[in-house]
Amino acid sequence: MPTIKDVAKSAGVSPSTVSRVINNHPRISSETRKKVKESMKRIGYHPNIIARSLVKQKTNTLGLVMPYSTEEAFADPFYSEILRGIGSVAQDKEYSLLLITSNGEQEELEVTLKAVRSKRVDGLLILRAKSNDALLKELKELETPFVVVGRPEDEKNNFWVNNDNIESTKNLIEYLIGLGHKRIGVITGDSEYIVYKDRLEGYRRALYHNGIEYNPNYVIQTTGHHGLTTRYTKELLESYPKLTAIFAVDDLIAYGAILGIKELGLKVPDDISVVGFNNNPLSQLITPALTTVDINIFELGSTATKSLINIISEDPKEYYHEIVKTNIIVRDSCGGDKGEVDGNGE
Amino acid sequence: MPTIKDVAKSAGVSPSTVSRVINNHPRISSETRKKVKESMKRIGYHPNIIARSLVKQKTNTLGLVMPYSTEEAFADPFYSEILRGIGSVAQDKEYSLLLITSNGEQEELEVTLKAVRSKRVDGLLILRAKSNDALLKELKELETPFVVVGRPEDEKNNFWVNNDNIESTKNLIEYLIGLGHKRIGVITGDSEYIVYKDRLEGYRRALYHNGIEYNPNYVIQTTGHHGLTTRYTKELLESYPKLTAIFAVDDLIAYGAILGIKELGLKVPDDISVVGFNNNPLSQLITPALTTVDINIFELGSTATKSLINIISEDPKEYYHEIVKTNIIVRDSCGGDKGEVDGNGE
DNA sequence: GTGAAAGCGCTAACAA
DNA sequence: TTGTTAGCGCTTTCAC
Repeated sequence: MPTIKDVAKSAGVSPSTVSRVINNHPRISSETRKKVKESMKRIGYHPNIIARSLVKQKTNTLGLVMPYSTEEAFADPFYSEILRGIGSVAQDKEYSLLLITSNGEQEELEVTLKAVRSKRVDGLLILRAKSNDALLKELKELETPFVVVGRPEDEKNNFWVNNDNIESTKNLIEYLIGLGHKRIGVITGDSEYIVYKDRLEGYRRALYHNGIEYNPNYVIQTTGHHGLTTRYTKELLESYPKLTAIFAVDDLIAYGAILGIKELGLKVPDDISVVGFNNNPLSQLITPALTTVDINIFELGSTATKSLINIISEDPKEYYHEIVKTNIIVRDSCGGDKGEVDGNGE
Repeated sequence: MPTIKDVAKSAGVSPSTVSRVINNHPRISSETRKKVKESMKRIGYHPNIIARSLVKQKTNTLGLVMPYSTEEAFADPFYSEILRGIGSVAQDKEYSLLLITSNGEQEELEVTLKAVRSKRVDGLLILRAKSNDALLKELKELETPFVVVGRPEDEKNNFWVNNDNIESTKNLIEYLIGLGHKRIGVITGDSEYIVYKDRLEGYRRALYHNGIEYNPNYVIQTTGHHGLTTRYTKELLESYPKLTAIFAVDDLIAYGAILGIKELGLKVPDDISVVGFNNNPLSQLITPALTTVDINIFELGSTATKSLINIISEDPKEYYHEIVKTNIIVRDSCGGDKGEVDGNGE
């Protein structure tokens, strides 16, 4: 493989001149530029990025910290989609993407810190926000630029990009309340993840603002394992048969819930209304099509990436965050409360 | 950030000795080794991978060529899952993963070749097999190690890992035939992708081996856009109401097909049986739960990665490929042929 | 077993 | 506008 020296020789100039041509240095005669470019083409030269990274002390690479996860969590197309968003701007800004995967909290920490310390990446995108996150603390000590997709606990002292999960959920639940629902069950996920905390908070606020008392027994925490979701939903509905609606904090959880409802011999939306969250592309294909919230995953990814690149290059003095808007997608999984109050079938 | 020189100074040895310690060189006294390791820890030294890559002419990085894709194709958890498989062995063998994304054939080619020429990666994992693939040709010229996940056209002259799609599909269709089905519609995907070609071939072979004539009108090609899948399925069934089963080449396509069947007022599996492929985790959650083929995506990824690393380090003289086994997962979406022949409800 | 020196391929002062 | 030189942080002969 030819190096910059070979080009220099072949073009009859010095290596530094070749370097200047590569880097579009302004003070170079168009004649030399042309000559050099021809030589590069002729001998098939391509700059060695590794060498450049070494001298520039910059890799032009972004690390993507993927959540370590069970099989099922990974089945979530969320990650494919956010990768698209990230990839599109990284491509555009000439950044490469280093995928950082792991099989648990400890490994994630080790592997991520290693990538930073060994200077493999210029910055990191953390694709989740957790409570009590040791990774963020370590990263701050290393003074690595990073942005969190999600709302970190210490929201004032981090860069992050997120939806307004509290407000979005509040709106979603108020849609349900507007339909006449008052006893709304919740199937939520691991409360270690702040996204689920926030969605639960949005649920509570919606109830509060509408004078409905919050009943913690209506809230079930599941583990992301679909089979369990189905079972828990059935148990919930058996214990509280007066529930007229279920709010699942994620569409995938909603799928399991719907299955549970069906297994009880109940119908969605006639007997029970169901809403999900995230607008999984499959949600329009299931029966009934699921009412959910579109969180604009692609934009979450692209915005976070733009931010990170900005932070790397500008080193802003103040932390900031960005909110990506959401939209309720009303489909067929909700009906009015046709419970005991009016009981009129259609 | 401390360098190898700082460690050397602090430990009172030469940089080369430190390097030897880092690389577990055998001929080093355990005393010096200990001394050096202590110094490294004390001053917080971590080797700079970029510098090492430059001198070793090896990055220990694998490039992952993701299919450029529309939103919907990306919604496929296939990619999340294969990333898990790849990540797990890469992690284990101390390789990093560079994600290569693009928005079209041309960009994919450019971006991938750039990663190779600029020496960013030691090898590539190509996550799809297409007909007439310009990328593979270029890659061979560059003599980059790569392995294809899928069956490349020129199967004798490439490294690849795949399921036996022909045989697996044949088995699946024979399961349907065993249930009494003779007129089986097919909803397939872009025939540019060899996986779909192979599955169609498996379908044909199953018919042939069972003395059933192949009717090309029963085969519909769709584009991956779910809405269209639904529509095409309806059109197919309206044109050929005698079809008693539908074979969708991918579970995602099956979901669209089932929706179309429902919209026609028909029932799965009572009126029409449906089978899919890939065992998408959601397939157990839909109603009816979908009969499909588990292709062991994780293993596809891990096997391909092991192969690639082997090729990089061993430079084998002969091309080879590996087949990952599949399993039919029988669920609730198929019934016996209850069409005009016997017509007995249950 | 350890050190000195050269060099991986590139960029960036500093000169000219 | 261009060339010379030094050096990014590491590994690797070659001596000793």
